[in-house]
Amino acid sequence: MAQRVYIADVAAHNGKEVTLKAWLYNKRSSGKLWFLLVRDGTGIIQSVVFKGGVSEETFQACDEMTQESSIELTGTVSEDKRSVGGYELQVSDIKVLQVAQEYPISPKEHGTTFLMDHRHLWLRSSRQHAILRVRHEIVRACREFFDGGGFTLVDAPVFTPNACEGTSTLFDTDYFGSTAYLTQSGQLYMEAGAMAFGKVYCFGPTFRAEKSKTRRHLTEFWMIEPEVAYLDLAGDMDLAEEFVEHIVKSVLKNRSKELEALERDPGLLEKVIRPFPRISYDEACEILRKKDHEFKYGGDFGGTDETIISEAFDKPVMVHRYPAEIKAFYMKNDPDDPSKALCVDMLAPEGYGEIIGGGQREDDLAILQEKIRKHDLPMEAFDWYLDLRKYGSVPHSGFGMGIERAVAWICGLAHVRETIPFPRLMHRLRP
RNA sequence: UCCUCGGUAGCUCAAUCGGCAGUGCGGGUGGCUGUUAACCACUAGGUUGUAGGUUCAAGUCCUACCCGAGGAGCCA
Repeated sequence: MAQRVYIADVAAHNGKEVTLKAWLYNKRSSGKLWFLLVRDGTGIIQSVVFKGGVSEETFQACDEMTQESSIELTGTVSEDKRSVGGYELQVSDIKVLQVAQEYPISPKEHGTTFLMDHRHLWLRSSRQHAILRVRHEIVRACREFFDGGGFTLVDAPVFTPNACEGTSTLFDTDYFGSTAYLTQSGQLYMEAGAMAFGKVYCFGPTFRAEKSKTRRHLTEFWMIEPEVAYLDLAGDMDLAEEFVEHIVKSVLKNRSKELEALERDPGLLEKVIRPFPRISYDEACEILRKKDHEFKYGGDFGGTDETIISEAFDKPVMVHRYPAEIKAFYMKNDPDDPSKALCVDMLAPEGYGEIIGGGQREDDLAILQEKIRKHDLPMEAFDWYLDLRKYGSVPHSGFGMGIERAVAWICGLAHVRETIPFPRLMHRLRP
């Protein structure tokens, strides 16, 4: 009985007889022989079937096999330069588990809508494999960074009782007769975690009901959010740049084949080395002004503004100290200029926009209460949050990074929808 | 919510001034002993998003609606 191996490992079995459990990716015939391209999730290999080298039934079966038919192939691994992977399988026997029905995704071109409708099948394509393996590496590297840095994983709830930044962007659900919202950030809970453990992070899905239709938006996306006690804004920026550098280095080291498959120039990613430029909001506005770009001072940056600012640098840029007015209530004001907030956004290069948002939190009880009032938020909803400022309040900071935007940037993709296995968009809830 | 563009065979797209509904891929049949999204020959496949209107004649022009894509705002 031949040993069952995965396609990724065939090189170690050169000259030996093995069995592959796979699916048919594509096939070509040339009279008395068949070339079967098969995949098993770990790779693709060309298998050669000669008439006379197999039984009459097996040779006939090659003719009847359709794309994505499930098959077990037994044969000898041989090194061959004519084959794309450098190795091929000289087939001696094939067991067909199922002849697949006519498969909708052909090796030729398709439109995005069609492919998204068949996302459950599209995942079998090599390009999607490359993207999702980079995503996996990014997630692994994120966890590695925090786990190795003394952080404790303190995951935040998905159901939340109240809106902390207005209800228009929240999904609501019936929760035994009252309303629960799907979380749009775990941050407030991370602040509680930081006061308990010092350094914490959470990683999970978050939800935004914004009616956004752009290449950078999903209604459900994954965010990793660290929060650290006794950390100021400068320390927060140190942490963010060390974190992003680690992720990019990990992908370059462990997923170079995938980047190559995606035709992503690694040279651009190799420039992502600390320190990253740090500019204030005012300095960012100056960049926009020098480029003769129309922008109203005091407002938040739009997608185009972010692109222009990030194009001034060849690595991620951190923009800090935005006007306090346009930032959330929990941001601490800059003691040197109370009109500014101690916050930071990290903008990815090449126009990929904001991948990180964070900053130092307001730690004074009275000021925080005043801000909640100013933002017209219900004080009673924040009773537990205000407790954190009553019992040993300390300066603390944190940030959140959207995984999908980071994947889109590192892979060089035009849209975030391919960075998550089953994207949720304003007009897409299926499959 | 607003702006722009689009909807024709399973898929990808054509169809000139309003004048016979077409190609490539995929499917089917046949051929080929080294193919690389193989190739060659033949073949089947259509309520042109929906409803109405103009016209001798509508995929094409007009009106309304539905669906989708890109962008704005907002955000990670």
